[in-house]
Amino acid sequence: MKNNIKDFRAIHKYTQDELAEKLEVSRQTVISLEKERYNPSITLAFKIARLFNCSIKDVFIYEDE
Amino acid sequence: MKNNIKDFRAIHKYTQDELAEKLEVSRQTVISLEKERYNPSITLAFKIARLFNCSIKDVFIYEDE
DNA sequence: AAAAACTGTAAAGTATACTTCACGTAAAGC
DNA sequence: GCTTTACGTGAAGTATACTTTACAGTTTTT
Repeated sequence: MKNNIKDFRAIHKYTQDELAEKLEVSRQTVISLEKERYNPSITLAFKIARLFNCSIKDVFIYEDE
Repeated sequence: MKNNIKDFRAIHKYTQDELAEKLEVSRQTVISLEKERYNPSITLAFKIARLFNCSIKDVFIYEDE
């Protein structure tokens, strides 16, 4: 699963710390998501999409497993 | 997080077993999702939306945590 | 040049998604 | 009746999302 979190973060000019705070997760989680070390829960995915004012599909690209 | 999995399953006339098979998860997982005992991973959410030919938002209703 | 701000890694721990197995119940068909 | 089918529960185990802490490199600011 690919994602554009880093790009969206850049557009909104957030630091990893700020983004983590807004999403109510740790900075480590933001780093790991950006580095695509793991996929978010659907709850976090919803939060991210809401924060960036777009749909989950805009942030996360699912291409068959 | 609420979801309409049971309704979508009824529309498509799948048994829990069949749905589990199509989603490549266990029947327990289907039961637990329908009973809203836990939320799916984003990967599974994508699979579900794809199977039911709709968007994640159509199946999962996120209302602030 | 030194300090502060930002990004990154690594490791150990906790929470939760998901599996497997075993069992119970109720409805439908033979 | 009994068998099969579909739905449900409970518990123990595994995988992975997420946290916390500590430390390091690089860039920006003073």
